[in-house]
Amino acid sequence: MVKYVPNYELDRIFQALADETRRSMVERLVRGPASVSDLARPLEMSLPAVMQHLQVLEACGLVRSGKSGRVRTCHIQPEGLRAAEEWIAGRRTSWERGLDRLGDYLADTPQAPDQAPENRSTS
Amino acid sequence: MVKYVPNYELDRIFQALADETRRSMVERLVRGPASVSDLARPLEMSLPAVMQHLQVLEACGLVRSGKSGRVRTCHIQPEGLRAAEEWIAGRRTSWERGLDRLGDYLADTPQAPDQAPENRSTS
DNA sequence: TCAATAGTCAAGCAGTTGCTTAACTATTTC
DNA sequence: GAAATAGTTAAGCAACTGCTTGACTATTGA
Repeated sequence: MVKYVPNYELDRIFQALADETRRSMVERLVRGPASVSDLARPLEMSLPAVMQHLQVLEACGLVRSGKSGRVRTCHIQPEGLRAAEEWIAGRRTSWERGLDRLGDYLADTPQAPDQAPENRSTS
Repeated sequence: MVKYVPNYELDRIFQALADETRRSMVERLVRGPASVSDLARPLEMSLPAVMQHLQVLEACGLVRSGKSGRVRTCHIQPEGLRAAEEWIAGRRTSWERGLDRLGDYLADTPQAPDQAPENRSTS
């Protein structure tokens, strides 16, 4: 059947994006490079904490940084974002194809014998 | 009422997607509804563990389920996927706009005093 | 009615995460 | 060369995760 190649990279990317602080750092870096202090300024936490978030972002390839003098400059690395986006888009299109097939099936069938489970409040 | 999706919702969605087991459950459900046992069959873990993953997926709205008789049937709920996809796409386009601006700047400027900082080799 | 099936609940445990503080190194700037 | 700036390292800690096992309920089929 389907061979699951565990994608640790996706694990790390989604994990990195699962934190509001790190997402805000990505939002900042998407507008242009920034130093660690730049990234830390709007955040209400210690500099080491910011460094640790930065390390998470670097470990999954979302961000790169380099040091010049005493300043470390960080910039975004969009490939990781694209990988995550593509995984989601792939699932969504897969789901939409399923809807198409269901539509075809319903169009070709007098009645739908398929029964939805317990009632759920469609909000 | 207000159709406001707070950011901690994104936290939970990305957190849910940060696990290979849960992503494989999403991949399965994207092809059509499945029972808890269906979801558990290809996974090498106990049924309670699968239930806990399912609860994570339901808590962030990626999956819905309902019970009919003794069978709980799960199906995907694509809005959450779309929210995550849109967050990423928004950042990516923001980054691309930045590239455009950089391109304009470079086109309007005699020489580019760009200084690429040293790259740190993360081991 | 009895046993198999499908799922659920609760406790517990090892490993991870997100933060802190304290102490430290390296680079400017005065 | 002393002080300010920018970042780094390490240790520690509470909360959270992902999993387990054991005991349990509810439904179905013979």
